[in-house]
Amino acid sequence: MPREFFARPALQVAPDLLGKVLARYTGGVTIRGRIVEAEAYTGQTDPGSHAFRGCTPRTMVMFGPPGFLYVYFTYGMHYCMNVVTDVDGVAGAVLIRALEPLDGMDEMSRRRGERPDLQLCNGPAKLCAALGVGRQENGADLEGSEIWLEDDGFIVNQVEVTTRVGLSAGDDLPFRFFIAGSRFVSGGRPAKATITRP
DNA sequence: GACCAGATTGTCT
DNA sequence: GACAATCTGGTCA
Repeated sequence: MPREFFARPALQVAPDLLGKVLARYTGGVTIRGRIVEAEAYTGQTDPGSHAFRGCTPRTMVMFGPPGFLYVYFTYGMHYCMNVVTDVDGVAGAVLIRALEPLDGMDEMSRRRGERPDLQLCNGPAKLCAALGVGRQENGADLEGSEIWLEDDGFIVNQVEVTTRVGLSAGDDLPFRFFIAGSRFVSGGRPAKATITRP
């Protein structure tokens, strides 16, 4: 995926990311999963974004150029990964919330513990654990690193839009996107009603 | 299936 | 010192 793809507002990138393939080379194996769920965080104007209160050491990556990874640690034990969007200086990001496993399920199971494919990557912290993504990957470039995105031509028929999951502010904004009918989406429920669009 | 408590530490006030 | 873009395992239907 070219860097220009990410050099757009998070609200445009998030739905476009659905159906794309996230790949990760680790432990001598390439792991792949199709993105089935994502949330947009629009930066300094978004009360739900870590970047809302400005640029800090933690949020610095989001203010940088697009096509990089923002990985944060939360609840004392979980990592979640975002793709940085928008141009340099604007703090947009898209949280990858769920994957449909395609390759390397053995490796995922080894990291996550034995469980059905449906439950390997159906949550932001789960997929980071499955791919072995942690603090070290914060700031990684999606171009020329061991994590990258592929477009295999998969066509997404219908996207559903809802409010975001787990927020205490900005939970009224319809910024969560997922592939309609996918059984691999996370169990987390949105704050309010769902909105569907063709 | 729905609801709830507990884990555990980095980050910012 | 409060709280977090979460997950898991428990209880009660």
